[in-house]
Amino acid sequence: MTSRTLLKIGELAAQTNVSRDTLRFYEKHGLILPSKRNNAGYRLYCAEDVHRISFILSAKEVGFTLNEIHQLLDLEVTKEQASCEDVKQFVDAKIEIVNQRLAEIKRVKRSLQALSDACTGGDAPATQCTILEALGDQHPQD
Amino acid sequence: MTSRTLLKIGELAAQTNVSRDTLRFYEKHGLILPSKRNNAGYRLYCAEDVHRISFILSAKEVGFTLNEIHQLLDLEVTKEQASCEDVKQFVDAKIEIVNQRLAEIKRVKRSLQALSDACTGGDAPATQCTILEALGDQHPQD
DNA sequence: ATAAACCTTAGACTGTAGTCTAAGGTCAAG
DNA sequence: CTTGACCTTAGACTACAGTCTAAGGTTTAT
Repeated sequence: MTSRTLLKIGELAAQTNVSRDTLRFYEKHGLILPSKRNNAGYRLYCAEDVHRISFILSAKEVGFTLNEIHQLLDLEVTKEQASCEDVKQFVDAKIEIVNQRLAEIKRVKRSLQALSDACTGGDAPATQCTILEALGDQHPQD
Repeated sequence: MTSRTLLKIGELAAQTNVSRDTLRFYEKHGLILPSKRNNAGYRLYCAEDVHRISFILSAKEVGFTLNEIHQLLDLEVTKEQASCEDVKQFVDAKIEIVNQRLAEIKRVKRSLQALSDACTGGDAPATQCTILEALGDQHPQD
């Protein structure tokens, strides 16, 4: 066993829960590159690629586009090559976005929660079961 | 002034920062319906529609599709008509999704933060400026 | 009364993120 | 030595969420 656990595309797909097609699609868009190919041309991925895909999925849920994720992942290329200031600025801007997203998601969660709470009564027909009304109690400072 | 501040589409667009086209698009998909039309066929919106659009935008940022948002907004239709249990179950399921999204976004934020912190040094060429390495310190319990 | 700024519709077009198909090569098991 | 499960490519197709265009009607200001 000379190759320490290189994964074929189907195996990486199984471990990350994305389709083979999607992995090829990500490759086409520069998000991931298999470590090597075997003689038959099969893609061979290393174990860390599982984390790479996992990061892509997380970042996607945050609302970053594949293009933005590409940039984030590409920061590793800049490594040892330029001062870190550019990287830091870029990343800090992304953190800003994440913080905004976080605030927004909390806002929606609170209004969903208010709606759910208003419904706690059980089988009584609630008089004000709407998100907008729940939200109304809830966005005093715009 | 008989109509208490009814908004034409361009006015609603200006107040909510979405385009007229998008407002018509949302209408076509059942997300919003103008209170009435004037003689010329112009859409006339009421003041609360600003909040409706604002909710749609928030929910979109959370990652809900327009279809899901439609369902959330439609919960008001169910009002006074059935026991609130169905509504509550539906909303609680959405809250579950929001919580997951929240966890995911925090995870990404932590790794971006770790990356930014690693870059704090200034102009020194950082030795490990990659998200994946930052993430590596960071997802011990998968 | 006419120009600019607004509104209407239907339908074509765009970008993002896949997903599927066709036509074929590879590998392990029986 | 063939069957089935895997892999390859290129390219067509899809869903979602707009965005834009064309052709025309309305309103407001001069």
